[in-house]
Amino acid sequence: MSRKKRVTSYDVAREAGVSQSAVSRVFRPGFSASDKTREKVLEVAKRMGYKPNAIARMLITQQSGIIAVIVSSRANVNYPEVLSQLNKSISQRQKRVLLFTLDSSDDLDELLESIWTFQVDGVIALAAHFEERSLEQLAQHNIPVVLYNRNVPEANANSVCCSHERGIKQLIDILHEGNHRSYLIISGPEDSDVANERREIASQYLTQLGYSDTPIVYGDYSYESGREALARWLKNNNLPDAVICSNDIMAIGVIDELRENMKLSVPDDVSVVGFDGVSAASWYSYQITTIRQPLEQLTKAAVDILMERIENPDSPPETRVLVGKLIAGNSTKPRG
Amino acid sequence: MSRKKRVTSYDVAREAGVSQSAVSRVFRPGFSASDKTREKVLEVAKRMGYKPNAIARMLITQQSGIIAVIVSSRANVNYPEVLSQLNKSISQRQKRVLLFTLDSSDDLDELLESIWTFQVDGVIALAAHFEERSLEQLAQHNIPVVLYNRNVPEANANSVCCSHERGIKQLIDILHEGNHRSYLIISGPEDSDVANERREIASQYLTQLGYSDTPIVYGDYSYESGREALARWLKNNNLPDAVICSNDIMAIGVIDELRENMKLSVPDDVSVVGFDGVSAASWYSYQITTIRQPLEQLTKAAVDILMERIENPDSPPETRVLVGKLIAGNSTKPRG
DNA sequence: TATTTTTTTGCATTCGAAGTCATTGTTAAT
DNA sequence: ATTAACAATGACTTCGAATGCAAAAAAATA
Repeated sequence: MSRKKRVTSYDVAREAGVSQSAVSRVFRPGFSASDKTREKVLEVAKRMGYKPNAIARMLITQQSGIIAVIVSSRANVNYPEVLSQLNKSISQRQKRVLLFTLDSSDDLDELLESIWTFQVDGVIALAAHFEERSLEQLAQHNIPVVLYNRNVPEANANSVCCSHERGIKQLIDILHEGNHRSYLIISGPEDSDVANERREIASQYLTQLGYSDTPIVYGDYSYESGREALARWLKNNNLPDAVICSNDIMAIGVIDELRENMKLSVPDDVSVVGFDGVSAASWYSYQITTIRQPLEQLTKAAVDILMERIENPDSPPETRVLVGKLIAGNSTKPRG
Repeated sequence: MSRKKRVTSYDVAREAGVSQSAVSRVFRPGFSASDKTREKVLEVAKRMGYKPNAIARMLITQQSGIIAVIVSSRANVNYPEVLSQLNKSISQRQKRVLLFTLDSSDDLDELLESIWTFQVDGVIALAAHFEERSLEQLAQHNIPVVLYNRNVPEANANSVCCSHERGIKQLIDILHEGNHRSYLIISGPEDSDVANERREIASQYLTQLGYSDTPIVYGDYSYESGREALARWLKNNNLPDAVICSNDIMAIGVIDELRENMKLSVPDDVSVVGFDGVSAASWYSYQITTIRQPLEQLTKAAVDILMERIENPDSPPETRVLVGKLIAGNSTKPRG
């Protein structure tokens, strides 16, 4: 009931015997005020429990200090972790993260409108599927965007990503040099850009090495889908020498399916590789050969690029590609 | 350069030949305007690309439509998942999530000030350590709070949590009835309230069953810490019949340590139980006996309670305790 | 048709801090 | 002492939408 009325800069000004402008200046870094008033104002402000109202400040400065982070609901398993890191990194720069989830791609326009109404300083999109049109929409409003793990080379967009090409080729090289002669690709869902990219790279590189028409089955990045995808394939087909999975979690599913239901050994009977380098990949029971995404560097790069565009809106678009680290595990071994 | 100027309600008003108030009312649900003006305004607004400025609206209405979510950096492994769910649930109610991370407990005051500055409608705190004093601070500002998995019975706070007591007693009952006669507790970090609660419950219940002074070793919730904690213990002590871990991830670490370095079998040589019911707990290689937290129901309850307090600030404080589901896995089996 | 009731409407003000501009006070230079 | 240069200050306006109030218009009643 007795909703305590907010203490405003006017209240402090009156109490301290100065003008409202003076109070404002004291709380604005880089604005001048004599030591005497500064001291006085800070003292009174503290006593009265005054804090500048962020909303009012946003309105007048046209700067919210808010970064919108869009996470697609079809998000990769390790995005939650990325999100925490992003938040930490952004908080350290005195900005805040406003979260948005993107369910289906068709309400993206609406989402962007909504983002715009918050006057956010910038946007980081985690693997959401962005049309070029949407990017332009944000560009029109002068809102810088950084795409995370979403390379849109044709568009003039800022982006950071882990080099899927480099990583997958490294994994395949290991298998190829280890005399694996037949392959199966277990891809992530078809509506995931990352999954599509990883699958295409693998498929093409295998063709280049002389294994054309490598079979592909689809999962949804989950453990169960990895198991099912493999089981489905083996029902009517022979065991390949190696299984290339679009992520670690499906690779773990594949390994468990091979061990439990097929009574086969990994890596003795078949090699399995994953991608991402999630922590479970290194657990004793799996020890997957995989590519570890440099998550920290990726998020750092994303935030760095974004902040640069916020401070200097005319910086040209930049794409930063980081190379993941090959983890040579025990889920692969040379054949014959 | 040519920073497109924002379209304001005045612009729309002028173009549509009505007053600014009329435009405002058209965009405010539940306010009256004749069909004629409504139609006209909407048409013009659409044509000009007008959307009400959320910041200005917040300032005048004193309502931000923003929910602050505080995640402690010492967060339990499955909080990222909780966070996604919370965000989804809150978005569905047309509110937004503003993320805050809490590093050390001493800057909580500052964090709360900062939260207050944003005029958030409510706060959800994920397992952050909250003093009663902090809760009062928010209460003074009339900001409702819901604590997630943080039961503060003495304080007049809203909270939701999974019944650790019920869950842990169930797990211990299984072990006790399965003739396990010596125990080891592997607890989460001492600065985690949840870990402390789980440990205390286990310890006291074991005492009650006649196993006083059950040894306790500490980890930090991580896989490695589970392995290390067990290894450290076994260096100078005998193998217990059962190991009770504060979470699944440490239980997985314990199992791997037993298998890899001790060459022991789980559950033949020793039983292991966890807590949380994370997805990895059910993987073939582990199949941990554990308690699955009803995450979805918990987040739903948290959001429900919060929304209720926002709409009706005088609702009395409420604590909702949900019971987790026992998952009888293969990491335990009766002795002798 | 006259009158009452109800619905629409616009004017003016409000939210709270920031910034513009002109003025005053202070210090440095001549 | 006198001017120039500069720092500090307050009065006033701004950001953009919401809303109390009174006037106007429309609808309902007599």
